Amino acid sequence: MEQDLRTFEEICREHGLKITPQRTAIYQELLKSNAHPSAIMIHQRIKKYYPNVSLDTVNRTLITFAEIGLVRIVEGRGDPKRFDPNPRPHHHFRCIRCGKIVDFYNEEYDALEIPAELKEKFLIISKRVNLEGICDSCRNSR
Amino acid sequence: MEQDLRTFEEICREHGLKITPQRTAIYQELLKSNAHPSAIMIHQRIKKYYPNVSLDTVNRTLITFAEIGLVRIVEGRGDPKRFDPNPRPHHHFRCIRCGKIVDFYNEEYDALEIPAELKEKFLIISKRVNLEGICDSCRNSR
DNA sequence: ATGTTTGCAAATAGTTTGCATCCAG
DNA sequence: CTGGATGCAAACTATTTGCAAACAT
Repeated sequence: MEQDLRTFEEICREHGLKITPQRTAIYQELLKSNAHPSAIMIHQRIKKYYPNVSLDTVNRTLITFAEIGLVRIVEGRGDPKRFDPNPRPHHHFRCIRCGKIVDFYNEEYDALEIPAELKEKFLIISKRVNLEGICDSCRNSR
Repeated sequence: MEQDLRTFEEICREHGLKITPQRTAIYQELLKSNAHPSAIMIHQRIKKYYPNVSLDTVNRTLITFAEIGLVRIVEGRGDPKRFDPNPRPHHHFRCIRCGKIVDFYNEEYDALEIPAELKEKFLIISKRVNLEGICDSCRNSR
């Protein structure tokens, strides 16, 4: 944890970000939780001991953290829901710049085994490999 | 396409859903697009030839389709953003009932190769296996 | 000192809900 | 006929933006 915080300050400095009490608190709270919290959850926890941080700051800070690679956005992203009618087993590539999602097929991926400890604990309904990166048109246009 | 539409009607009937022009149009539009459209995109396309369908109907219909397994929600889900500070390579299990996301580690998954045709076309930045299903506590509580 | 960061308030975007009307079965 | 489906409007939730004040460097 100490280790993590030192690294945190280094990474901020590398990216020219100031170390503010809010940023430190938000990052610490994120490390403490293993539940992949949302901005609102983080905000509620911080308010208890630091009552005047605003939700906007939490939102902005988390997005800044994501931009410098300190954290990752894992679920939802506030963007609208998107729907996939393709019933064949398939996998996704998603462009982080334009949001495009491309289906692809791969037998090796389809054949992946579910780890035994997960199969015992959870009822697994679907399995999918998600790749992220920059798509061809975004690469060419900038 | 004809085939798909017949199957569509069968699946609706199996689940006791009425076949309405709106539902048919929404499903057809979804099949036509390979871009994993959002409710708003579908609504805009349908409006051109069927001006009085409401966005709410599109939203409700798509969610109904997802509930009966006809389509899948692939990105965002309108839920708040969630953040992951874990820098180690890892994978996710997500409970479709309570939304909990659990990290897990797996060397076989980490070692997966990116298919050559994708590596050529796109710049791949991250790779992750996403499992979905019902978690232990949700399984026990209902 | 100064330019970034913050907090507040207002605006925006997506989704959901209540309810009266409509229509598929 | 009748209950499920739809359209409209309003409510709600999450996020973003503009701006002045505060603060880290």
